Amino acid sequence: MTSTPMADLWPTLPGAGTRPEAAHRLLRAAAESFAERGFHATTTRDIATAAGMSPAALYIHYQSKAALLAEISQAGHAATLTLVREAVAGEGGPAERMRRLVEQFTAWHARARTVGRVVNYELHALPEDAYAVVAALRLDIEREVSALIEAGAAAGEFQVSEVRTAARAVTSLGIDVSRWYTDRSTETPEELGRRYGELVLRMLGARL
Amino acid sequence: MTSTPMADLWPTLPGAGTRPEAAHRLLRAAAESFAERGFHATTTRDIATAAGMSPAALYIHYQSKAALLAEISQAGHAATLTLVREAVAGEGGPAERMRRLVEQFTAWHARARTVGRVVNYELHALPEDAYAVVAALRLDIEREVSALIEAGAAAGEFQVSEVRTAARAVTSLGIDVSRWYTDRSTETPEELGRRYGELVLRMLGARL
DNA sequence: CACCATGCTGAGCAAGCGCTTAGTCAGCGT
DNA sequence: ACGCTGACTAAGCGCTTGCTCAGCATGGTG
Repeated sequence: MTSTPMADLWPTLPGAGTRPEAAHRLLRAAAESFAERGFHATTTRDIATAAGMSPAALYIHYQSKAALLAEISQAGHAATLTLVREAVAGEGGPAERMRRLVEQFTAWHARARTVGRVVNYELHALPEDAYAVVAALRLDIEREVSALIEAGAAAGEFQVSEVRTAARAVTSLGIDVSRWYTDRSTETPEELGRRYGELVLRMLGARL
Repeated sequence: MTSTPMADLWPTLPGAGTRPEAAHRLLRAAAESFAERGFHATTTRDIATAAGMSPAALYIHYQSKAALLAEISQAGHAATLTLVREAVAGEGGPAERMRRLVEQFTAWHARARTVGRVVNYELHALPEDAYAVVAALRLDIEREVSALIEAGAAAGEFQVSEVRTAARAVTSLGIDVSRWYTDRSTETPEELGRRYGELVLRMLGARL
């Protein structure tokens, strides 16, 4: 095999190819382990061994274990926000955009479930300054989704009584995919995205 | 104040009143801490101190830190399954039952978000035997939801193309509430439940 | 009164943690 | 040949962890 199945779990993140290969190996090993066992249950020895180095080598590339988490979380959030913005800024009316947003958002959380878990379920382990950055990105994501629902409601394409609640439901569905989706899931990320897109449009009262 | 706000976070679990008061205090302290920081970031000293005892006292009531987690997780899952079964076995057609199920399921995950987080996000920290018990309960919950959707589809009340995917979406929405709901949320658990009930019925293609 | 079970504490142990240090070594410009 | 650099390791430091244990106060029972 030319590439392990694990390689697919790590999404194309901004600047992924620009850093030294050893640092990138550490990032991937850390993401795998954080996703599977959680940040606090992962030891620096786990990460270093999985990356094929001694524990001390980790500190040449990263200041601390928490710095690895911060890097993964910030890159993952940035990638998600970009994905959302591209869907919202695309062609078509609100319903068409929303369908594309949910398809992409859902498929990303299935495909990159490893990073997705770290992004969504290890927030509490982030150092305060990294958390501030990430919280801002999360707010931006929520705002993009809310704005799109509002636009759809204004255009008469959606019927929603509470925009914030509807937005929560939409993002919730996608985020939770990274919790339950596994290798053994029979649906491909793209299939799941299409089905969730359908469900969300109905949920928002769009005429199909 | 006669009762702290924390008291409301701990739901009425089976056998809650039957155990010694000190053990119950430990359970609550553990649930709070596991929910906020995660199992591995919580120390036995944290739990004991929050329960007003020395670390050694913990081991009079529980065999280990993991035994506390197992107890919380099993009780939480059992309570959820009971809630689901009661909604499914209630009066009315599939749509009416589904509405009740989502209302209760959602409200529980908002009200008991502390236990809900432990139940849904600390599964990986469970000892193997406790995990087996809990996994069986989770399967039962999923089956109840799937069966109800199937009944609704057969009765012509729902239009769903993939029952499993629809069931996933329904439970996902409820589970994820325990991740994002906080004290500062403006909606009450009951309000949220009603709104989510509405959204889910539309998602399932029910004529309203 | 003695007796002992119960619920608890203070002190502390072995193991494992994040991280540091001193030193090795291949590669490279001069 | 030389000194320098950047990536790496073996060893281990200081500290925290989950958990244990000897002993103490309390209160019901003979």
